[in-house]
Amino acid sequence: MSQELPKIYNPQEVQTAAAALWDKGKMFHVEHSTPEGARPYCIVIPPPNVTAPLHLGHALNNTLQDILIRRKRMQGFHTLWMPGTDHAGIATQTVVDKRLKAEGQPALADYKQMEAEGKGGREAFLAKVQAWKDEYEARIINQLQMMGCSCDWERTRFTMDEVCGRAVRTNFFNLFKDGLIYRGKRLVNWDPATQTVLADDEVEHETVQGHFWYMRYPLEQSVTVGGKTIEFVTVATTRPETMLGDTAVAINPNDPRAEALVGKMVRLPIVGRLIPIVADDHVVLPNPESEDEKARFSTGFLKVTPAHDPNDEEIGKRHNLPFITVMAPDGTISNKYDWTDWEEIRNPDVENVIGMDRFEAREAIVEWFRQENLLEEVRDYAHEVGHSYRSHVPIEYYRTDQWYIDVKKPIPGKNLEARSKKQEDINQNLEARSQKSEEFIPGTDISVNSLAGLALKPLLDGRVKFYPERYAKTYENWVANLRDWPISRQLWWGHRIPVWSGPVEKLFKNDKVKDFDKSKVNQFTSDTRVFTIPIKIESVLCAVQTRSSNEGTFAYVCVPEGHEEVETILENSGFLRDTDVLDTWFSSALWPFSTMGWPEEREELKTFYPGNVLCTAREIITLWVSRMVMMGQYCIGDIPFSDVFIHAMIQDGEGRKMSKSLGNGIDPLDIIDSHGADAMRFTLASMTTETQDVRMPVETMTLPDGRTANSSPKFDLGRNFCNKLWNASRFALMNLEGGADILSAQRNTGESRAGCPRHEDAGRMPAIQLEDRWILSRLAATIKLVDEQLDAYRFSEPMNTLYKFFWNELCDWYLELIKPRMRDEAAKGMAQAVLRYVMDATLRLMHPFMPFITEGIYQNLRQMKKVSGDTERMPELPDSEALTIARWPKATAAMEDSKAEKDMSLVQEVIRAIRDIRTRYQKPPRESLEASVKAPAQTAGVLDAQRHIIMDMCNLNAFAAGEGVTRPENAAVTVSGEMEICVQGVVDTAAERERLTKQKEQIAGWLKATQAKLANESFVSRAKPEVVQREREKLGQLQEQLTAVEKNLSELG
RNA sequence: GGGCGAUUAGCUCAGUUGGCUAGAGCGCCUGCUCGACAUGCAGGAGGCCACAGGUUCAAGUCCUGUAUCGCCCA
Repeated sequence: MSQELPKIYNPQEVQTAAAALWDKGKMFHVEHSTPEGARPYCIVIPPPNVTAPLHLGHALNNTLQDILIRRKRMQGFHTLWMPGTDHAGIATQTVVDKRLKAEGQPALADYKQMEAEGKGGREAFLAKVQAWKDEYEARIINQLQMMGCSCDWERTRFTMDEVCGRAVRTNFFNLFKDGLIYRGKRLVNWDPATQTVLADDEVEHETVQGHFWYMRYPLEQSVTVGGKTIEFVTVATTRPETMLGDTAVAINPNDPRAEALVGKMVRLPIVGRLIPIVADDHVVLPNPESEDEKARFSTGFLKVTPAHDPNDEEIGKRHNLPFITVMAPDGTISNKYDWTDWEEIRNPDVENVIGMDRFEAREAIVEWFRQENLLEEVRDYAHEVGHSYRSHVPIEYYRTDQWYIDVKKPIPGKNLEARSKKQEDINQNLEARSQKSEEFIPGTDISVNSLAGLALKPLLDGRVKFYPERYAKTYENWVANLRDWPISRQLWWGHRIPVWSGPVEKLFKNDKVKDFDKSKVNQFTSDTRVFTIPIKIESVLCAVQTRSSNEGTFAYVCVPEGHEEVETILENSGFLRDTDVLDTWFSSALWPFSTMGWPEEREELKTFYPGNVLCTAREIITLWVSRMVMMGQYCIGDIPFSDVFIHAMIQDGEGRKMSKSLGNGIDPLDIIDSHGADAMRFTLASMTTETQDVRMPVETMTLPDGRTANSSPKFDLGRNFCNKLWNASRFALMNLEGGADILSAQRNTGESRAGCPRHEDAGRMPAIQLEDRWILSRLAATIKLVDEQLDAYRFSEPMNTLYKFFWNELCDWYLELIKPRMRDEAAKGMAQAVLRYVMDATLRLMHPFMPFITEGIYQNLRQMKKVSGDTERMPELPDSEALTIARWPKATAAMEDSKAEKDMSLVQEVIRAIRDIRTRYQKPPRESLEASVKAPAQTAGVLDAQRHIIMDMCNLNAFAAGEGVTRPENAAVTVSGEMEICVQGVVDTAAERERLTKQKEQIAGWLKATQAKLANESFVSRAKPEVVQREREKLGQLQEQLTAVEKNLSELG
């Protein structure tokens, strides 16, 4: 193998080679059980949706996880990063439907038609989605690998695969059996575009510029209030089309008109329905002067549409009003869904709007009111409207039957562990439930033993910690205000609900059904709650809930996983399986353990559950984090992770979300093509501070293959760093034993540098030098910092630490300082030993952040002969076949050397001062100069010992340091600390005077401030003693400096 | 309406529990092609820390209020 690195850093080559090495050695794979002495460390990936390829936010998310994982692996933990993808029900179904439409192929609507005709449309459509999933899953896994993610690929899961499916079905059954799942008819958030229910947190609130329409509803009989005759009441609404379903008009009981009007009837326009005026506190009293916008816009009368508005639903319940649904699931006006009085009221006007889309109907109805002179006013009104987070259309409030999880009900049976182990005896279960837990979490209405309680308690106990801490509040607030969670979705892509329903009599009559306690059958008409009844079908324990209606009592039978024979029995007796699927989050909630085979008690589950950290974005805290904690506790009896790290959201340069529609998204693969994966990771990690948004200015770039794509100048930071790392490593490799020693071959032929220490005995290791001790000490400090910072999930800080150490210390100083030694065969031994050691340790420290390039370099470095220069200062770093499984470096006390750091900073100060003077007086770098330093004996001694360095770094032909050094004629001088640094042969007196005067003023300013501070009695008495002491020392130094500057100034004449 | 956050150099951002003269990268200015690197080297300029009060010996940092912007929740 050639030891010289290619001159040009080629990320693609390095990435391919490193990935092949890791893959060949299966280095990311771990066995189920933990080896002796190792502790497990586990992260479960937030599964990306198979809807689309990964974007930059994913790149950030997964880079951070990989950093954590790779470091722990190097630290010797038994480390698992579990990968996988999420089926993302509504999102994926929508996207596939769109693609089919765009391609002119039969789309969802056509398949629904097929299904209705009994032609297997559901299966045919699901095949299309499955094909999409296969394609995108492969793309996503590939993207993760391209980014360098060190997941255990053999364990890759999918939320709808067999293993995860078993977990979903088991959990559904358990919840159902425990009476925590029920069927209820409620007003839900309805997405008319995708035609499914949405949970509260799937609804996005957006401000919409809309209107308030003021519509007159004539009174059946006019009323006189305070001498005025009232013929009609005026209601204001933002959604006029819902008036078709109005079943009352409400007025606040404190309204002066209430007494005369409550109980009177109104003739609803268009529809002709006779509806009452009711008194309800919810109605806002009108007040044109009010601060409250609602009062300003209010007429005092509120139209009440119980079936289409959540507030009206409450009013409807309070006043026992009819619920009239006037829309179809697609948002068109329809008389086919619970329009209960249709036959009584039907007339040409109302028939006219049937079939119209809701927005079309809105216009038609407003126009009707205008024609009839019943439209009093239209006012502009900006208000928040809920939109579907998938289809982005405004949601409707719609009354449907859905499955819910009861999140606040105390869970029967306290022994949560038992639940996951085997099916309990349900009778015992019922008994346990009757002993209701009265224990509430303080300050809430949440039972400790409810699902919400299970989610909240670990946070309050400190078992779950958020980083940054402030996000705990988001979580807490959300859980505390949690409402029952609707889990059914009117979709096809997802886990189909394992419930079969049919008339309860059919169960009674079926001789395969045993142990059915008929007395528990529910007479309720809106919910299936009350009792979950255990039954046996062919000796398989099932659970039944029932609900009554006009048409009789229906039974809902939940069948546990793995009993198709029972499903067949039910279907043969006329029971139908629920056509809906479960909310995606229902399966995502189980992800931390469904991936590990739960409910099976697998070895991996024992080893890796609970995991250590969840790494995600803040929009997911409510949707997902809380539900994982909830279900982890419910199913296994333990939290799924102890730490939650929430990272920033990436926005474009203007602070907008990156999105396809804005065209401001950045594709991680484009960045990997243009800058390399390591550069991308470096930039992303260095942007990760505790802030909640990061901005990334987007620019168009041309890729190597000629395509144009979005990029950001921010990635140049990472690319430049990689380039620097590559080239510094080239330098190191060229100069190490066994390397292509080009420098010494050419240079070591004759001249020896002035002042460079010679080492007579070539056979022995030359003595360690100041710069060696210094860089090792700096390395120790760097290791300590990186460890501290990463332990606290502060990702940008170690990047900064490593950047500074590597570029500003190792490259800018150490490499430059050892160049002369490398040209000297006799002197180079120690420099080589130290250089190799520091490079090795640095690569290890950088590896979690930039895995490919460090691995590529390490594979070359490990070919270099190892020399033990100083075993105390350089504790062994064992060789490894790959950096990815190499040991993480440790800082030892012997590496630390504060004397070396102090001395080195003196040397650096002198070098900087001389360079500064050289530049100011425009002396070209080639021109050799003479310099001297006046300093106290000890300092001068240090400088004198390092004169070879100073002369080399500043291109000097003479250098002297001492107590008695005087400023030579025509010398420029800089006062720095206790040193006066002179460079000779600089003649511009005027410029020198100007410069010194400026310095004098500056020092005088600082001096004055310091004096003022120390003159302040309360500062001296109240500030911490060490602070005061520091100020005193500073005062002395400044005084000396001022004297020195003044003296030099006066000497200029 | 409630909550969270942001506001620091031309741009993008650091700045831990208050404590030396507020930092970095990019950009800008000056000079450098000597065998690691011009994706580089050496040096430099550039800041009323959004605004107004307060606490303190001491405030970019803590408190109150205002303004602008963003996000989350109802």
